[in-house]
Amino acid sequence: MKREKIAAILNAPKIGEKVLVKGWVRSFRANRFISINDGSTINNIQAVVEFENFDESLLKRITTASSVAVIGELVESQGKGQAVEIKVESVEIIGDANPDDVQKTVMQPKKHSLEFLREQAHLRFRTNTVGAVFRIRHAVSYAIHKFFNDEGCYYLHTPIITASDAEGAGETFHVTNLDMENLPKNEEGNINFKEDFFGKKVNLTVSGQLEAELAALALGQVYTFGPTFRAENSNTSRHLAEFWMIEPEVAFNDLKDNMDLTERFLKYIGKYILDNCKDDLQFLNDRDAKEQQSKPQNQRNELSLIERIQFVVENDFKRLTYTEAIEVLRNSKPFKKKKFKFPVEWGVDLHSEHERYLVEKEFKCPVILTDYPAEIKAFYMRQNDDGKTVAAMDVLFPGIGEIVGGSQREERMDVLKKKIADFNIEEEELWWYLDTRKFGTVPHAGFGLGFERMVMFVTGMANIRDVIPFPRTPQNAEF
RNA sequence: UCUCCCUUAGCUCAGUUGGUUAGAGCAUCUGACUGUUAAUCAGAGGGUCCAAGGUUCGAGUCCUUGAGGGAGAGCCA
Repeated sequence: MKREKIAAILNAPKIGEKVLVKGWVRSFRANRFISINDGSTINNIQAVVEFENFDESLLKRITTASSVAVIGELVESQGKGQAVEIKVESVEIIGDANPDDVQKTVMQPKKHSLEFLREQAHLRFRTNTVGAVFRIRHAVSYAIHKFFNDEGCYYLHTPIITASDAEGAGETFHVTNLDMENLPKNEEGNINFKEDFFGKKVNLTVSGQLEAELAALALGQVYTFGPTFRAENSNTSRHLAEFWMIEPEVAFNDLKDNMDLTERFLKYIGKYILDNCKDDLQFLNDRDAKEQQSKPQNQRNELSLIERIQFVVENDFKRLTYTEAIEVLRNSKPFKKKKFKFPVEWGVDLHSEHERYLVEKEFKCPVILTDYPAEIKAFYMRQNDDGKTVAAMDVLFPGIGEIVGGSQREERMDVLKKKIADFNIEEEELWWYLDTRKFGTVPHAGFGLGFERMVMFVTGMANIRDVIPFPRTPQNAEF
């Protein structure tokens, strides 16, 4: 007999048919009702056993977390909590679960803190919340590939091991197979990387952007979607040492095209999740609502999770330049009352408190800030005609902060070479990058999206560690 | 890396001014019941009070240091 997924049965119940279901027991109530989940949906199916007709020793083994195979007729439920249920003809225990051991895990049938769940990352997939999060994480991932495929972008695999850290995006993890106990030294007494596997010092990638640019200047439009590694000692709910990043790069696009692409992209993901993850989203929505209730009134979100996603899908993002943002901030109440801890004047980078004010208080919608001072942005961003600013953009989301960072790239060889010199980068290291400006250079633009931050937004999770299966953070690489 | 907060039963937490044998809810176990919805009722078991040191007649409670976790900041996606 062929196993049927619970999602399929619940979506289109065929009353009267005999079905085989395999899954894990969530609860066994009144010695009669087995709640079974197989991961295909957040919903359980209820299997009803006439305990009078079954061996007591078999029923004893139907415990929370055990795995079972159940065969029976699909019937309309007599109870109220569900439309259909399985009238059990046979039960097979596939794998036992000792209740005394289960009691110590996140699978015991009760409410747990997310911190406790995190300590059992290997088992937390069995919970409703984490299960919903990872089904949605998959859907976001799929939506991204679908969006770019429909846009005509090619999925490009940029290297994970690279010698390039010229972007200065962050501290890198070194990759070596040298004997750490006995490092080879050169004549100056430094480590001799010529003896290392690649014959040079290499690290895990902090960004695939520079490589993506090379491909975009031939294939027209590409995107990367891969792991990214930063060895920064960041201890926040928004940072990981290993995270996933999406970096589209499009030839002939200017900054405005780039903003349009970003906005279309983010709205597409939101809409896809609203349309395709209803049950999981509803569960997380209700969970979020309860969470909001326990917070003090002034920290509560005015909108529910679903409303927040709808808002992003339906409303235009607010676009303004860095210079305009400085003006808005200098005219704001907190600035006049000296509530900001960091100074607000043209030329300084904006801090969290400023970004949050703009997004959460002033405009109350996603904000795209553009045209930042050249000094506070990376070397590859295109210099504007004013000579002071570059064609950069940051997309700020309520509650998440910076979710996208991007720019139009500097395509003019002379300007780019000068910037590289100004930033004290060795020109020889980037010869391959500069070559693209030598042979038919064109304007182009792209951006980077923090995948986990997007998943946080559509699931309502407040800590980034709860939206990646096995989080890597300072002092933590368990599992 | 900095600031603040937390660490007591399997989990979530209470524990008064430093004072007898450290409590509750849920979970687990045993029994009863059986169309339940995180079933219900009765009972039972379950503690290195994060670690080390100190103050004190006496420390879960006060002090010091350390470890782990959380929130915020910096950095960023």
